[in-house]
Amino acid sequence: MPKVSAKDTKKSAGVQAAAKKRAKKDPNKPKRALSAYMFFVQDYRERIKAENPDASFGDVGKLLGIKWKEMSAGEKKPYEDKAQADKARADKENAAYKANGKAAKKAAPASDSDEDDDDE
DNA sequence: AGGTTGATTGTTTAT
DNA sequence: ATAAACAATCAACCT
Repeated sequence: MPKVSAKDTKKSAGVQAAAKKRAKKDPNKPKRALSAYMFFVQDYRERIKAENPDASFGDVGKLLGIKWKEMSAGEKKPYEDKAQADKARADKENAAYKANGKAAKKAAPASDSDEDDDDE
């Protein structure tokens, strides 16, 4: 388990909270895979709204997290499964990313490939 | 090689 | 369209 630096390399480690909307460094990342939470929300968002029709953005968000924590491993299982499924899908994108976007910046061999790309 | 850190994912509603 | 909280994750980068 990646424990927080015993010394103090940096402070807050692991808890970025709402640390998004950040500038990406890599040219074109295949957008990693979604987390089990993402799938959980996609299915629960409507339920949360159903039980909290007047819940605001922050309220619903918090409720989602609380519910998620209350979820049993069995309940999260299907969500984790989807997360893994997306992971597999992301893996494919990742392969393409490394194949044509990482270092190689040459035109991909478009002739006898089974893959089909129309743009570019 | 191991650990840390940042970037990313999707949703909500309101401005 | 974006803002932040919610939890996960993981790939890259540094020591």
